[in-house]
Amino acid sequence: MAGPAVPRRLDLEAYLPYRLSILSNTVSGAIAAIYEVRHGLSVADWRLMAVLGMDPDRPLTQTALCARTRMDKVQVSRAVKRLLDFGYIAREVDAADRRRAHLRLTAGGRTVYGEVAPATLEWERELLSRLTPAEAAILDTVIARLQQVADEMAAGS
Amino acid sequence: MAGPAVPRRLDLEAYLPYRLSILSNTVSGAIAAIYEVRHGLSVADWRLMAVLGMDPDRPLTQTALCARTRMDKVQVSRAVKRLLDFGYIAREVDAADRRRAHLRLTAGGRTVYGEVAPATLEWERELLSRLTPAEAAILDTVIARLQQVADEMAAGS
DNA sequence: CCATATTAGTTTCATTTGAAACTAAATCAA
DNA sequence: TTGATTTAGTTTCAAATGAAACTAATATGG
Repeated sequence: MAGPAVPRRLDLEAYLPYRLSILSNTVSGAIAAIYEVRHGLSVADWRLMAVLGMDPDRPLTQTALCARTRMDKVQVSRAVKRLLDFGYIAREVDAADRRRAHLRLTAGGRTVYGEVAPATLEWERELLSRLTPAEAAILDTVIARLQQVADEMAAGS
Repeated sequence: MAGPAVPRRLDLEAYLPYRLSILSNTVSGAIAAIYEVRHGLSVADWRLMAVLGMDPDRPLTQTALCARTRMDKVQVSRAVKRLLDFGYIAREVDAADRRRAHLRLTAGGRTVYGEVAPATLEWERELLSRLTPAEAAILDTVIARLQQVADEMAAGS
């Protein structure tokens, strides 16, 4: 079987990068509504909480959060400030290296995490459940593969 | 066959909305480099040119451009202003309804379009060519389906 | 007609963003 | 040591953004 036809003309509706962008925005927007409205969290705020909540006993530095979320250090710095103000995270300066600080969810932060994380997972589950099994099965592979190839090409390979 | 396992814990690396966001940003960034560096165009600028270039003999109003690009009217207004300054588009006020203006690529705009559009299509072609035929064949279907489902869910169905 | 509502597009203004400069602490090299 | 470099994170400042107010033109209802 031949793959999808490779277009000669640029038709935005059929153009993969454009479609990915629309899809990503639709999905992110729907999920952001869950935590923005109910808890006043921005996308950046929630990303930090999601990472910190994954393993609540392992505090992370801002640099580690940058790596895990692919956010830059300015975004992370600002989100940390907001989350500290909300009282959702706590900061403890590293004794051995006083430039660093370890961040963890507070009890209040864990409560919010415990409300938001299941709701976002449920949204994802619902989305995937509406694909056919064949579609759902290949989705994971194709996204991983596209990301790998896009990374290579972006790096200039 | 069972679909991919539905996770119980929120692992950002495995979470579909997050992966879509990273992938979309990687792809858009790589392609934006083509027209940003070489022609000084923003993503918004290029989107308008892409739509106007699809059918160069059919001029469009800003409202039509909003619909076609999913950009809002403020973004479009600003991109139009930049493209007029660059001389890449021309504006002709509608004789029957003087609120409207019809926008089309100028000769200069068509030249730029003629350089950028093939480069972006080539990038897409190269990306798709690195998928297996089976992956490429199903990609189109799955993205369309996800978009459809996400739209339904975002609308609250 | 004339008053009101709608539509096309722009401007304003407050907020968000990001790059670059900056501070403070730790490390490295001579 | 100590002077230069690197690293962690913050601040600054200019540009991008977006919601809401606005202008100008057309459409509509009585």
